[in-house]
Amino acid sequence: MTLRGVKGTQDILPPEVDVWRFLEITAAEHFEAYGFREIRTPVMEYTPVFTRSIGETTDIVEKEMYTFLDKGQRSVTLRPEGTAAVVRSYVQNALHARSSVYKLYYMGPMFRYERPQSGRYRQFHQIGAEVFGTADPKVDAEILHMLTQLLSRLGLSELDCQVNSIGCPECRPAYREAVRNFFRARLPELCTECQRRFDTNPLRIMDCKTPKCRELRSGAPAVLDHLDPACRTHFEKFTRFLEILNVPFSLNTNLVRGLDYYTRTTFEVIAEGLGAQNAVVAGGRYDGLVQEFGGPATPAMGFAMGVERTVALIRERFSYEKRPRIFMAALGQTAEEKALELASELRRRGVATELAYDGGALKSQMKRADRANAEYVLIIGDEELSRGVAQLRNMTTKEQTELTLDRIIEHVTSLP
RNA sequence: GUGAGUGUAGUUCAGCGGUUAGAGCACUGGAUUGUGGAUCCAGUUGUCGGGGGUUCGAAUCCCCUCACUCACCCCA
Repeated sequence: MTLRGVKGTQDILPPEVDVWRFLEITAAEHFEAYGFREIRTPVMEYTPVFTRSIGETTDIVEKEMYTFLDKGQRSVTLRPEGTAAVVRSYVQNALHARSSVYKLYYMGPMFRYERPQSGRYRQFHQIGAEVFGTADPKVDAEILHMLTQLLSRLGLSELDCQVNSIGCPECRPAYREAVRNFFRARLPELCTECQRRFDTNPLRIMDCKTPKCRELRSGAPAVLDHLDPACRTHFEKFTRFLEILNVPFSLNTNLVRGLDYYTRTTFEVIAEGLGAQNAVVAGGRYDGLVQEFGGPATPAMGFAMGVERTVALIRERFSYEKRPRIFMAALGQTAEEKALELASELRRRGVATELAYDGGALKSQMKRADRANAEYVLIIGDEELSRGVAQLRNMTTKEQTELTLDRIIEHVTSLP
């Protein structure tokens, strides 16, 4: 094999592609019932769209972007996530002028230059939604409601939905410092990763999985205690609305998001059995991003769902049987021509019809019909043709009936 | 970027220094001259990932390289 797909990309083959389509259609219908409209943005953007929004020092920007120069020497990047591009479009097209609250959803491929592993690919797919123009915590709760409803429609009602608030640019720095001060004395005992995080992202220490770091953080300052009054009220209302809406959730005060633009509400939906990459959906509020992009001060909130990870969860309980209704078996040139003609007429009427290409012995055609899992086989041979008839064989019951050629279409289209 | 594991037929894998590299599944044909699934019989399929080395002899041992997989960092 000399030609291969690009590392970290994959082909979505039948029948798995049916699961994808099911997920995409279900999500789209569901979101539209909540008043969201689809937006399609390009898969590439000028690099600053991402560097300025996601954060210069995040891993995504520092080492995971597919960035290259186009022929005009402009730096272009394949989108590593959806929100930044949607915000860019929102500002560029002045969508805030259309309606004070604007709801959008999107789906499509994203690209990150990482080492692939289970549940992580260089080209991966997300389905996401964003609400612009309101800081009302009802929206935060409603988005989670929409999401958990979608998941249960997909048969995934048992997933763990974790929520948290990480404050805003006013109160977060103080919390950051409090965390730093707490760990400063314990710095030598932390794992080497967390020693590095102490400088780059101290809040991450709260989320470290190594047992020693877990132990060390008992008694560490809690985010929720450091929220300013406005953020605190927002969070309290948010969780209250979740309860009213009956959205099952758990509080994870250690939940930190990796992207710089998040404010206040953050959440993540975790699944078991996916390997190390177990976040199926993640999102949060980003009240400052639109303004950073040069738009009017516009609070916003959204999430992204990992399609590959979701498909992995629903594919085994998903059986989408595709089978031809009719398989045409023909013997001899005249019969083959008749079969071709009949097949085209049946297909025009919406009957899934398969032809036995390459002819061969009837036995071999029957075998192919069986492998194609056809419901019926229509057998046309010289003997039948001369009498103006064909044999219709029910592959399940083995019942075989003789039909006159002029009645075939009528008969077949009226089969139960 | 770091670490570990695995690369043998279309596919799943066996063989782990000694003739000409094997099995199941799949595929093709036959038993059944025009009737599928089960059974039986026969047949096709390989740069043993690539390159170099050790050896009388390498799929097997060593080195390099590439690919895949999983994990870390991080994240959907």
